[in-house]
Amino acid sequence: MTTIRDVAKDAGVSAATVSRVVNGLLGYSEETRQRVEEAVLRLNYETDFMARGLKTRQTSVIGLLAPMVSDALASEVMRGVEEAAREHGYAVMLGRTGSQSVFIDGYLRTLRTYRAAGVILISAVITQEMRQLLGPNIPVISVAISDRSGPPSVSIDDERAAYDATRHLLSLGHQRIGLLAGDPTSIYVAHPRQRGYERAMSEAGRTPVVAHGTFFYDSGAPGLDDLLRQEPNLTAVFAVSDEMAAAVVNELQERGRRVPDDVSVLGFDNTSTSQHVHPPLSTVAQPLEDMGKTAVNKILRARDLGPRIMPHSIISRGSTSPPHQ
Amino acid sequence: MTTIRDVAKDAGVSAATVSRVVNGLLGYSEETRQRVEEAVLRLNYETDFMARGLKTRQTSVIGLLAPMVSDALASEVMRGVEEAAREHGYAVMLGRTGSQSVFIDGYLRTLRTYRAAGVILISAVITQEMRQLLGPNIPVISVAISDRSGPPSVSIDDERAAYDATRHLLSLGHQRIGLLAGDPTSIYVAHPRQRGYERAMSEAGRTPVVAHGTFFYDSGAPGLDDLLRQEPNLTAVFAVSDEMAAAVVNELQERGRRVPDDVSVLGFDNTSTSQHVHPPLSTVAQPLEDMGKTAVNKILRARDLGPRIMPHSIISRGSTSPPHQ
DNA sequence: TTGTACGCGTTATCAT
DNA sequence: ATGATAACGCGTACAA
Repeated sequence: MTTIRDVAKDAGVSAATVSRVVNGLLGYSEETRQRVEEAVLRLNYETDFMARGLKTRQTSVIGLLAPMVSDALASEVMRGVEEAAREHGYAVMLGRTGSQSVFIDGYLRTLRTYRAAGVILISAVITQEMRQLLGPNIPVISVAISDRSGPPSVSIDDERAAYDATRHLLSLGHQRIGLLAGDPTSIYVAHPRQRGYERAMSEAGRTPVVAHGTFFYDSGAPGLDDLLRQEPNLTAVFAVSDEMAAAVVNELQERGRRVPDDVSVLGFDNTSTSQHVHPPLSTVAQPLEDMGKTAVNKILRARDLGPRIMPHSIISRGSTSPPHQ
Repeated sequence: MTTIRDVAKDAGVSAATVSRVVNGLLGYSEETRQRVEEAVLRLNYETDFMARGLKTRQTSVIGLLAPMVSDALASEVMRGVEEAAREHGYAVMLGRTGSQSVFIDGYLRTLRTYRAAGVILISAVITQEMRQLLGPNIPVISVAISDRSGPPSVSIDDERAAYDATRHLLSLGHQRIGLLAGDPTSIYVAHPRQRGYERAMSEAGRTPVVAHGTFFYDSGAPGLDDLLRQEPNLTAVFAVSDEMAAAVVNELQERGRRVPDDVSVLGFDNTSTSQHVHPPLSTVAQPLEDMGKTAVNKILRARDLGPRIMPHSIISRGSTSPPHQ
C-alpha cells in the first residue's frame, strides 16, 4: 500500500501538499504539481477511504433499503440509484428491511457508523425512532411512497394516478369496474389509490366494488374471486400492482374468460412483470428508475427538501379494451 | 458521538479494556465487564467502523456485482447474499457490471479502497486484470456461472442440468424438441447447456434443432420463429432461461397453439417469471438464494476454495405434458 | 488483570 | 506557496 507520505517523500514535498494536489485545491506551484502527479502515477497511489472518512466524518456511501431485494418494483428503483450513485462516485450499500421493517434498525446503525452520505428508503417511511438511530446529519429520502406531511420523498401522486386510471376505464365504456386494492395497512400507497378509484367511480355515479390483496402475485386469484362474488358481471378489474394484475389475467383465463374481450385488466407500476403475461398488461406507469436517480440527486444536494411529485402515465397494451357488448 | 475513551472514563477503566470487553476477548474481571457494559449502554456507544477498518485493514463489507441490478436471477441471488451477510454482521455493497463489464473496474477499485472482505460476482468470471485491480487479499467468488478451471465459484452443473432436462422431455414422449439456447458468447453458461441438450438428443437418436437468444424476454419470440422455421412440427421447446420460455409461451398462444397440449415449454432458473405466465412454467431450478448464501459463507471461510456444485432439479408445472397424439 | 503509547492515512490549522 | 503538526477513533503490542 502506497501512503500519502510515500508520495510526499518521492516528490520531495510534504504530505499536505500531496493532499492539496490530489484533491485539486489551491496552494502549490505548477512545477510542484507535476512532480507530485508523477509520483502518484509511479507509485500507484490511491486515497484510502477509511482514513479520509475517519477525518472528514463522511463517506461516499448511500444506503439503499428495500422491503425485499428481489421484487420488481424495488429492482427498477435500485437500477436508477445505482446508476446515479456511480456517476457521482458514490457506492451503494444494500439492505432489506423485511416485511415488518424488522431489520431496518440494524441497517440504520450500520449506516451511521459508516457515516453514509444519505439513506434511500424504498416503499417505506421514516419514523421518529429511525431518525434517532441515524442521528441528525444523515438525510433520508423515501421513494415510491408519499407521506407528504413528512420528510423528503420522491413519488407519484398515487391518488391522482388511480383517479386517472379509473377515468380511463370509464372512458372506454366500462361501468362495472372492480378494484383489487392493496394491503389496508399500507396507508401511504394503498389508501390513496383506493381513494382515487372511489372518487372517479362516485363522480361517474357508479358503485365501487373493492377487494383487498397484498400487492403480491399470490393475492391476485383470491382477490379476483372476491370481486366476482360481489359483482359477477364485472367488465374491468383495476389491480394496484402489476403482480396482482398478472395473477388476475391468468386466473381469468383459467376460468375461461378472455382478456380483454370479456374482462379488461389494468395494472400498476409498469414493472417487467407487465410484459410477461399474455396479453401484456396495460398499466399505470411510475418512472421508477428516474425516481431512484432523483432520490440520489436529492441527497447530494442536501438543501433540496420537500416532496417531489413525479409524473405518472397510463400505458395501453393488450389487456384493456372497450367492453364487449 | 460517544468514543471508546468516553466509555473508558465513565467506567473508570482504560480504552484498551473497553475494547477487550466489547470485542469479547480475554483479560478482564467479571466486575470490570459489568461496569463497562453498563457504560456502553448508558452512553449508547457504538464501534466506529472507519476507525476499526483503518486499524485492522479490513471492513465488514462484501461487494456484490451483477450484470444488471434488476433482473430476476440476480435478484434471487442478491436476496440470499443480503440475508447471509446480515446474519454475520456484514454489509453489502452493490454494483452493476454493465453488459460488457464496463463498470466493473471502477467498482473493484472502490472495493479495494474500502477494504472489502470479499467480492461476489453474479453471472461473471474474474479475469487477470480484475484480479490485479483488486489486489491479492480480497477473495472473489463467481455465482451462477462455472469456470471450473478458475477461481472459486458456486453454481449448478449446467451441462448435466440441461442433459437431465432434455431427458425429461424425451421421457415424456417428445421426439422433436427444439433448444432455444443462450447468447453464443456466454461460454460458461450457454455452451454447457447446449452441450447437455445435444448429448441427450444424440443419445436418443434425435436431431438437434437449435436457435440462439440472449437470455432476455425479447429474444424469445424471434427464437421460436427460428425454431419453427427449422422444424414446424416441434412438440417441445426447451428455453435456457425463464424469460425466453415465458416469451415462447406467449408467442405460441399468439399463434394459436396451446401450451402444453400442442407444444410443451420448459424454462430454466425457476425465477419469479416462471410463475407469471399461464400456464406456469415447468423449469430447471437453480437454488439461487442458497447459492448467494453459500457464496457469502465461502468468503467468510477464506480457506474454502475450489468450485462448489449445487444440486439442480426439475420442477413440473403446467407448461409441460406428454405430446398430444 | 489492566493501562500506556503508538500507529493507521488523511486533512485542517497554523506557521513560515 | 509550502511545511509541520495535531487531530480523527480504534486496536494492540508491550509494560506494569
